[in-house]
Amino acid sequence: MLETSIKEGLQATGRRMTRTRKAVLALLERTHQPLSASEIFAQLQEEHVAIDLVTVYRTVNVLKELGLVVQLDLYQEGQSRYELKEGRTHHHHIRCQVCGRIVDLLLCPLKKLTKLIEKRTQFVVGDHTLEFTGFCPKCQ
Amino acid sequence: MLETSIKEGLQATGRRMTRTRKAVLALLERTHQPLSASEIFAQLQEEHVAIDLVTVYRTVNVLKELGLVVQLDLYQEGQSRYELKEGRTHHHHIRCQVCGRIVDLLLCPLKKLTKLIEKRTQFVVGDHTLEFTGFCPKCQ
DNA sequence: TTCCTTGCAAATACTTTGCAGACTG
DNA sequence: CAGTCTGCAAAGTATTTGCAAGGAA
Repeated sequence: MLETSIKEGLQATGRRMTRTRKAVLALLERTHQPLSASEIFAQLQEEHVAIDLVTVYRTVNVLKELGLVVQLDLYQEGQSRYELKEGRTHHHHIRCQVCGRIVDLLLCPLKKLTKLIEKRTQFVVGDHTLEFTGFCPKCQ
Repeated sequence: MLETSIKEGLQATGRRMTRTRKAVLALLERTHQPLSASEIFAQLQEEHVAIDLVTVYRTVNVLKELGLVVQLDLYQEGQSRYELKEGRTHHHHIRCQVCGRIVDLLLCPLKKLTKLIEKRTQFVVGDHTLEFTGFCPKCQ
């Protein structure tokens, strides 16, 4: 399962597997929406897992450093969201501007574009954001 | 010139053309980088234009409402930037993660993709962000 | 038993709001 | 002169940092 391999990743960088890290990982694993720090906090509270918001932030940052989690900034939301990688391929999202539901777009059309940009700008292209807003079927 | 037509837009919505609005518009007009609120504030300070940071925020929001300015959230920068539309077509940006220089990418590859997304997700697609990071020629 | 991790408090960064006085039309 | 706009102060939200106590290996 996921936890064991992650434990190794943590230990390889001098870190430890803890109660709170397990809880955040398990939540991200069973949730199908990218979650914000405050949503992770609220959800764990509800499940009576004692954890501080600060610890949530520290945890997602560690998981991001280990390459286990992706930090997303959706369209003008004003907060970051976090999503487990766990073998999933790079993809993007669309968020309903009424109900907030987030749907994965299982595609990324930017491989060719990257080369074009490098040719035109002489930049070495690193990462990118591509996020959509719109109205979901229920909210149209 | 720009100022006259904007004055009409302001008046049409019961607003007025003021000293500070002129200053912000003029700055955006002559600057070729998208600017953050604090950069607009700092630049105007330097030019001895008396203006408050709060007024900068209010001004860019008014200009955004009038459709004269676009609000950008570049790749994980933690602040918004503002750019004059002024007849320019929709486009995206790449930002150097070393020196912060921002270059316009005069393209948007998403017309076709939008239709595909609508078909697949049943969303009505609205707006999107697409922003890149990388290393500019000088910082490689 | 080492030293990493957590919780709590406080700080920081960005942005918005309230209100009285200043200014535009 | 009416009603909008500005500056200042304060509040709001997201996130980070400092430090002493708690916990994993």
